[in-house]
Amino acid sequence: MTIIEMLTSSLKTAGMRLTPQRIFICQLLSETNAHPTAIEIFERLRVQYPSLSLMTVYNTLNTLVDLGAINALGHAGDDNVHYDGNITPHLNLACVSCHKIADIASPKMADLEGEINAASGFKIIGASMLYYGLCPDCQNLTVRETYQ
Amino acid sequence: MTIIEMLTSSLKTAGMRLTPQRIFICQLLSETNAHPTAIEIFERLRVQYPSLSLMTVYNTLNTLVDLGAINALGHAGDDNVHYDGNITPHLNLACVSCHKIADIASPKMADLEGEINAASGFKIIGASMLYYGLCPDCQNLTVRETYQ
DNA sequence: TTATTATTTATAATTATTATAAATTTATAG
DNA sequence: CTATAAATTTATAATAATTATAAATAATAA
Repeated sequence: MTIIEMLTSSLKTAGMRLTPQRIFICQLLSETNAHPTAIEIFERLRVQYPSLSLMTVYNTLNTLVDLGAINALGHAGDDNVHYDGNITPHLNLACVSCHKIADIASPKMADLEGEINAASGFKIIGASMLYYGLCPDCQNLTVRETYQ
Repeated sequence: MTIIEMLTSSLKTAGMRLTPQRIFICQLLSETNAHPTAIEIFERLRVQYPSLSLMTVYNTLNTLVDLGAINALGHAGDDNVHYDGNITPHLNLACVSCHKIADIASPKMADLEGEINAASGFKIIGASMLYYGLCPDCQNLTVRETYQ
């Protein structure tokens, strides 16, 4: 099952209608790995769909988060909530300087989830794993700026 | 070194003054494991320190986050940023029903951090590891509510 | 078709956070 | 010990993300 199928089917399963707006939003979430904010999603989609309202974007994102189909990552140093359409076990790496977020796959995380379940009694719905630091590019910038 | 010593010394090292307000905030962060929001910190401290302003709380928290001395966790299902005075490798478990956040120690996380460093080239400053799901209490509630 | 329901949209309201500048406190120099 | 300078806190206003509400629209069902 592809990511977009997973997103749309989770909406359908929850008894919601597959409107064009919702499909566009799911599509964008499934295609990007840029971890956009609600407003970024709105700005990008309004080009193809000018009548789209920001409220619909928020509603759809909130619904998908509640259903556990996407993740709401925390602030990446820029005070905005970033959304991640990829809920397979992976780690997010946010750069505190340029605010980009990169992914790395982590097979170890699946192990972690089982352990947590056993240790805490929590029924895990999802995870938002955000490491933050300086990406390679910004480390170079900082060094240059500091020592030149 | 205790947590409060770590917090206050990181402020001092950064060249900042240890004002009573900042000490109170560090103290609260070091004593609680409830992952409070900025406003919760403000509400609790203004009882002992009525002239305290919310602005000072935000300034101090932002500074501590920038210094990497505390973590700003993402939203725990309630659209508020929660702060964590404990930056040792551990996992945060947020309940999407009652919004409490529990900790579990995880020795495996230290391994993870080394791996990430090697794989990505990121210089890791900190991590915000937030699993979310239903805590044991809320699982029971849900079952009871559904089937009674 | 007609009635009903869900959804979207537009608008206004809310609220967390930040910006700014005056007032206060703290450190420092004389 | 005072006077000056710098940092910090506070109060106030501004910003901006998010939510609430209700009218307009679209989709479903009888």
